[in-house]
Amino acid sequence: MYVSTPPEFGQAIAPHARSGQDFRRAAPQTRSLAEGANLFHEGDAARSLYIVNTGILRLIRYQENGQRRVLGFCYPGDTVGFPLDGRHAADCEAVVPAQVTILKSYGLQAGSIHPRLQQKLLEAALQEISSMQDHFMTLGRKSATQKLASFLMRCADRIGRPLGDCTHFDLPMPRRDIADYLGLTPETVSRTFTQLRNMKALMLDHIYTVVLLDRTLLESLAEDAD
Amino acid sequence: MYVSTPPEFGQAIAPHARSGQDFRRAAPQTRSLAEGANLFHEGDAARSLYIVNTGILRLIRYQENGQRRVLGFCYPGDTVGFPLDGRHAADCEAVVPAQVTILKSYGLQAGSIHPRLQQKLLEAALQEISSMQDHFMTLGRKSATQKLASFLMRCADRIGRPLGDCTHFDLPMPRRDIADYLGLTPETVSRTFTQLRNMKALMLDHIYTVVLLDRTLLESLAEDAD
DNA sequence: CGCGGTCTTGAGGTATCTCAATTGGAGTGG
DNA sequence: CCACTCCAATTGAGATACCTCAAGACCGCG
Repeated sequence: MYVSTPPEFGQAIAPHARSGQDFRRAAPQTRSLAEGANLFHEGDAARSLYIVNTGILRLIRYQENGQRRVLGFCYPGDTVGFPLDGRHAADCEAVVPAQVTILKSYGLQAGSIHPRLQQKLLEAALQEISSMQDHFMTLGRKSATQKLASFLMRCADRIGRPLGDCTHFDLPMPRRDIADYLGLTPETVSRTFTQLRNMKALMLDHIYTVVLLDRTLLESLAEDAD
Repeated sequence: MYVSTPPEFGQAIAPHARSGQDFRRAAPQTRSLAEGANLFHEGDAARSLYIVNTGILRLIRYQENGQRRVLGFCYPGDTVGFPLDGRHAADCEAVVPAQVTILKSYGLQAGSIHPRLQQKLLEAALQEISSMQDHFMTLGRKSATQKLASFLMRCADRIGRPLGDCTHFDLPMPRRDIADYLGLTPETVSRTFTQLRNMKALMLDHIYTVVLLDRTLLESLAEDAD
């Protein structure tokens, strides 16, 4: 149960331990990532958590046979890097240039971090669990149309911005990412986009910008069994 | 899900606990559930967390169109009831008669709970996240055989017990539960069981007991792309 | 022994995958 | 500014795995 304290441990928590100040006071460390750059790899020792400031990240895991899974996309405000047994359980890459705030969290396992920070982590973890549960609903027995419609609705709720009567948002990840996220092939994703376009549910601008034209239609597509 | 909070939960934190504040001292409240009984509903205010002592629980969510999803099965040692915004995000039912320990966690959101408990919750939540990520790997683009084989391997690792050279375990949930968990139909689950039986990967005893005969074969089935 | 439910098995339809060709857009160099 | 290249997205055609619907088998139980 006890984890031997690594040498860096003391330094890492020193600011909090000594001053007893709110961890947010500590000068925040940040890191910038170019498109496609890697924040951490699966199996890396997890010494930090990260909060996305700008850009979009993706969490990826590979199967033994090389198949790729996108576990999720991380938008500004999201927390990434939750460890399991002190290690990262997935790769994390920048979909577009991104910047993250680094939260040193040495000793997460040992329970010696600042309670306030711990509280934040717990809340973020609970949020993450809930969000993953939502995703389960999307992944299970659903048609490609339902999956993509659900995904787009969630995007709209999360990052959508008004454009006249409509909502629009960027979807800067390649089709393969969306496919690997929804459990489909890129071809099927593409076909489904075309289908949604044909039924006037949405418009595509430069393929990476989505304009939702008929939210009601999309909603019914996301829910209906056929 | 396969969250491995140890059953000796209270003891685990004992070394750190200093005073009579130790929540373990409070007579642990438990609750017994008959088969099919409900522990909590989606949307209920989440005033407690639960640790499974005996039996098996299932977490369930329904879609707007009535489709059912099994988000996970909870075995002894697992923690259930993680709230989102103070509410439960899924229904929880007993697959077989079960008993749970109730952890009063009022004020989880407010951070007013015992730090050690909070630490434990965080660890349990991290386990949960990791376990859900594993499940994502199973749900995505995989054949029915791969899904069921993966599921059975995870069951074997978690609850399997030796039987001669083999491993066996109970799988007391109806086929529909497994289907709703893996994103398949009960018919396909049944057919896939038959298939695995025919290729001598496993035996079924009373349909609710599984005997793994050829672990290697199952492993390759779980991983291979075809 | 008959009833009700679940599990299994069967036959056919269909949505998605696979493989392959075409289009389209961004970046480069003439 | 235009051609060229390269890679991703789209579209097409055929194969197939899974779903749907339906019938039959297998319990557990009154």
